[in-house]
Amino acid sequence: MFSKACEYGIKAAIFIAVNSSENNRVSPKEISEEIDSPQAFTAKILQALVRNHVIKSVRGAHGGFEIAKDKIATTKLSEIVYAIDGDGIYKGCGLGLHTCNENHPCPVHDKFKVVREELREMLENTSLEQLALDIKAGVSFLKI
Amino acid sequence: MFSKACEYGIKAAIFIAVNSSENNRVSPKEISEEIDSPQAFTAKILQALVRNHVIKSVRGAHGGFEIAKDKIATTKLSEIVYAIDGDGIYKGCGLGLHTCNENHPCPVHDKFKVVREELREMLENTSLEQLALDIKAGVSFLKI
DNA sequence: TATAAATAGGATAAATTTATCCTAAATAAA
DNA sequence: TTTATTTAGGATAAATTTATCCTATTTATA
Repeated sequence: MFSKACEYGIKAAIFIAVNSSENNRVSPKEISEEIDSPQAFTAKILQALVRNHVIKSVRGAHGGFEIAKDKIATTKLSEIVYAIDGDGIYKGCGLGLHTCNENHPCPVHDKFKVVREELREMLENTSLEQLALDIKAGVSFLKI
Repeated sequence: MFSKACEYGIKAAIFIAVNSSENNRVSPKEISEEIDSPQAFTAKILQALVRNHVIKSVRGAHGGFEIAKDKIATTKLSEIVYAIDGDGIYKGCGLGLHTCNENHPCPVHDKFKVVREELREMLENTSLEQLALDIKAGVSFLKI
């Protein structure tokens, strides 16, 4: 469904949110250990999230990655996915047609629309805060 | 969502169904022209569909690919997807966790379940026949 | 039986995604 | 101001997916 990069990005963002809520900056090393991902590759993904203003980075000693506390509640999964995988999940034809719309639909156009709409809604209505709270409460997990 | 191979496979199967309903065998060349896909690569995908008994191939002169007429109505999209992409779309964690279930869920486990269930149902309830009829009626399209 | 027409399938190449490594730039603190 | 620490980012490699090419095998028919 999502690219590996996107999976890492989502998990990283959640881990950063958990830590930022406790005024704690984290490094790519900590992150990759905590979400079980390759460190250098994860660092690249973090760069993308910074460029897209999903998270903030602080360079130099005592630096690291963080999310502004008030941003944790307003940041939706959709923003993270968009920053890494783009809008291909919503936009674009399920069967790869160049042109696929109501007037010129691919064979699964209508049926796909329903599923994708559901996915879009889910991503747009799920905040980093909800996901981070579950991790803090120990009812969901970032690895294994 | 699906791999390129799977997109080609679905479109090829629909085109074969359309032709088989008119007692017409088709070649990889015709198929790839009609669905706008690379011919040799499409041929490989057709092999996979044959191995998985989704379609039938007839070798030699006057050969080609076909689907038994009575199979067109009973074949579901899910069988095609499974033959090419496997069951990764239903099974497997949305965030790539090795173990992800009710007792040890990833952060998006419950939310993802809903979307994937919807996708699964759609694929399992959509027959080749429905899709082929739309193509024949000219209300949906396999390319452009 | 020989020939032409088709699919099967192995080998290989190109493109993309995933992953690693190394150096540059920024920053806090000694 | 120097040093240690930390992210940024370019270059490169490995793995996977997508795509091509060539030959083997099968089959109808002349």
